[in-house]
Amino acid sequence: MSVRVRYAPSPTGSPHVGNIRTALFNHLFARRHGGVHILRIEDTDRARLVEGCEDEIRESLRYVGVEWQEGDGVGGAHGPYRQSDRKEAGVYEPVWRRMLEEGSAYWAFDTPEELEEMREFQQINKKPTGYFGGVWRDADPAKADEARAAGKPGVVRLKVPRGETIVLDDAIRGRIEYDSNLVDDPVLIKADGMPTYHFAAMVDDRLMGITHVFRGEEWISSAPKHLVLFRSLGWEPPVFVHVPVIKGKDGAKLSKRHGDTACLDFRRAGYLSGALANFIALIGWAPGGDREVMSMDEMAEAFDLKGIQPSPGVFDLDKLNWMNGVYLRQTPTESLYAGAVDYARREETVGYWAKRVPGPGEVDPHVRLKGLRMLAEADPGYALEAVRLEQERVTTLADLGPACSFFFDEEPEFDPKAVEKWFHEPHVPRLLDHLATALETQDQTWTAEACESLVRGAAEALGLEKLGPAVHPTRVALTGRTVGPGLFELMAALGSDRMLARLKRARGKVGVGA
RNA sequence: GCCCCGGUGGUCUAGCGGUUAGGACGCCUCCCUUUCAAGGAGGAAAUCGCGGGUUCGAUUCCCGUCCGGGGUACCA
Repeated sequence: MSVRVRYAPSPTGSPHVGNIRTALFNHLFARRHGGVHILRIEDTDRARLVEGCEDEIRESLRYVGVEWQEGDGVGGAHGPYRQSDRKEAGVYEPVWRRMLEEGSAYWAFDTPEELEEMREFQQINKKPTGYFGGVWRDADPAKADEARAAGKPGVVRLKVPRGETIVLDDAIRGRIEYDSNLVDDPVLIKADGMPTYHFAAMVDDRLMGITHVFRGEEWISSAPKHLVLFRSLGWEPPVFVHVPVIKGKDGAKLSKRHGDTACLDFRRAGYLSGALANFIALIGWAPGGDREVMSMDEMAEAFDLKGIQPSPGVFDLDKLNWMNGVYLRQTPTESLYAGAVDYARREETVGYWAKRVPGPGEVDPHVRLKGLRMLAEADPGYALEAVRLEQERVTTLADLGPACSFFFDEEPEFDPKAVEKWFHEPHVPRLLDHLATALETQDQTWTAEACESLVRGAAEALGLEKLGPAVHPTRVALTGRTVGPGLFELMAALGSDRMLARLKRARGKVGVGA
């Protein structure tokens, strides 16, 4: 039997990385077994619907490279793939009607107030809370008919058998037993006629031929309800794979207060698709051995349920940063440049940084955006060189902005500390003059090699024992800072005109001749 | 309260009865070097939550316990 899995988000917000990791697992598992991955939208809760977030779901999936061969947006033989549409198409009604007839489900007409009262009573008496029958579970069918005829709002509930042990064979945790006396009768069909998750998801999984259900571990406690439902209908349940949750640094489940958690936030922050996918796959899954940096192909080949962790994992941003750096350095410079330009031009990028509150020691978001904008607008040949030189020094696409800005800003700001440190040396005016004169008088292509001999020659002419005193002030004069790419490469990229202009500007800063 | 799941350095993890408990991130030191990165070499960091068993031998198996998390909805 070939593998069919599904990612079934409910459109109540932009999916966060934990959700998307579940989608990734689905994708990896389907690929590993040559199966089909389906995208199904579970929008049965009309109250929590968030407009437009179905797009964000698809965008998030595309961003991390999760593919689906069937379902929302692509169609397939088991459609429709949105539960509200399925409800309209009448796929659920025959199923629950049949359950009603067979006695595995029943109508209940308790009011919300009555249910609330019941729960309070259970709490006070230290009984398990939940609906274990009330007056309706075993009521005379005529009584239910009567209530319906009277137009009372009612729900359909699953009749969970009592006095049994329900056994779940979880794919990563093994056997889990439940006492059916502690499993309450879940609502299958709400008073508004919409099915609940407990009903719709199971029916759809069955109808769509799903073989393995990947879902968060928060579902473990309702699994017995699902098992009972399948059994009531005479259906073979799928294999349940309850994956661990992803937590924030403080140990609590990942949420807004941990900073960026929506999958798309990471795209906005400049993380590379492959790096994020690789990183989140490794929270809760390990291929065994020491493997870490892996392409999607490699992960798909290695993916195995045995490697999934039963315990929750913490999202470690430091490690993501490291991995992003690895991917970024691996990217061919041409692609990286193209990616950076695309990134810089995205509206979401601007929106993201504009709203950003910088942490301590973090580059001012507006400076970052300015650098990004300059990079995108600069001459491609020149910008490519800038990216080439900064590629191994940055961790995200966003970092490329501030890192490269001195290439494009013809009057880069002087870092006060850099000036303090290097512009007060007595030899500096002569050094800058020497370089400027050479650039003005020698008509040649200033390759990195040529620049190196220029600087070395200057150091020698000034009687400097070491290269540092020549290199550092020159760097400050040219870039305004103390850090950056190798000086000679940087000079070659800048070209003589820029160098000359900057040398002169810096000359003014260090005072009049020596 | 009741039910369920989990527990290897700070973090992600390897391990699947016998290992000096391995790797990665982060941290520290050194090397490289014109700076910063990157890279290379080292280092600190885990009584495998704790207590009992089983066993010649337990991180690995069993029980208890503590701590953390989840569920306890006409939300998913």
